[in-house]
Amino acid sequence: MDRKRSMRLTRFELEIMHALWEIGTGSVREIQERLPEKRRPAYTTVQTIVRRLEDKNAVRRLKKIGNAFIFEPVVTRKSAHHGLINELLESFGGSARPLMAHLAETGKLSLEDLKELERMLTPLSAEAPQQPEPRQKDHSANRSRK
Amino acid sequence: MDRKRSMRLTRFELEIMHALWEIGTGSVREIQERLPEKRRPAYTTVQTIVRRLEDKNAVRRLKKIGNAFIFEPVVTRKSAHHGLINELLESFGGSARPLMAHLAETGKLSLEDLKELERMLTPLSAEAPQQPEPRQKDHSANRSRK
DNA sequence: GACACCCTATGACACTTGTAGTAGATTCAG
DNA sequence: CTGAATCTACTACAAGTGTCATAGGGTGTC
Repeated sequence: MDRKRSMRLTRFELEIMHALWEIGTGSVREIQERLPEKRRPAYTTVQTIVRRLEDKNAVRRLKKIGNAFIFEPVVTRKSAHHGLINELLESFGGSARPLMAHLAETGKLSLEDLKELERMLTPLSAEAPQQPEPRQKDHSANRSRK
Repeated sequence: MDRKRSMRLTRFELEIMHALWEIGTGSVREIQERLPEKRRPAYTTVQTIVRRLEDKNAVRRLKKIGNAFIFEPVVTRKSAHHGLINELLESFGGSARPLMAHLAETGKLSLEDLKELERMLTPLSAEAPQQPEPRQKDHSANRSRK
């Protein structure tokens, strides 16, 4: 069993993962180019982080094109996010309330959002066969399988 | 000027802060004793972290009792939490939705909570605006005619 | 086949974090 | 006053992180 248990990704590793999640699969070069221009680290810096992500089993080599490896994420964006959120919640003593309060205060949360969530939370209560929840946008666009 | 700007507290520093927030003010010894028994670090370890927190201006020496310093938090629990949340949101591309969805999915969020939030978010739509609403840029330029 | 390129594998280094030991100052019980 | 108990100041150090530089191998172009 792979002890993926509570894999901890650093800030920068997470940035790399985000880039990779966005492009689906890609080489170090492609990942680097996806990073914001301002403060874009050197190629080898990205390479190092990718290697460390490999060590952590967060990404893996999918294949080789030319002399470059193509990587693909092993951990999903979702699971990574869940890990982060749970960590955050721990800091809050496990309660989501302060978190929510913050979001509400800073305007990150709209009434619209709340309505939406309520809908998510209430299915088991009544009779209404709620329609299939418009599947949220699929970022992974098309992975150019060239 | 204190460049408190985006002060970054590590996991352990945060734990120490939590202990201090709980007791209000206290000595290193008191802080240490507030930490969960299992995995309670050595006295000097706590001391070191407190010192680093001093360096970061997250706590300060309030006074001395006997030969021990009494510390008090400088950053509030609230502001620390806000910092963490904003960091998390950044990872999410700034949107609170995935975060909320996760909370809802994992049952960390109840309908009760949502109702409460809705109440917070529903602004002064009603009649009695007696809610002090902690500083929020108030566009209504009149009043203060005192 | 010779070169210019791009990629990978390694090595490095400074800083941060978690963890704690020691030495010397202070304080309190007799 | 003396000695024991505490504290604080300093030092140490290994692991984790952010950041690269270098050396050497594979590839494509004339």
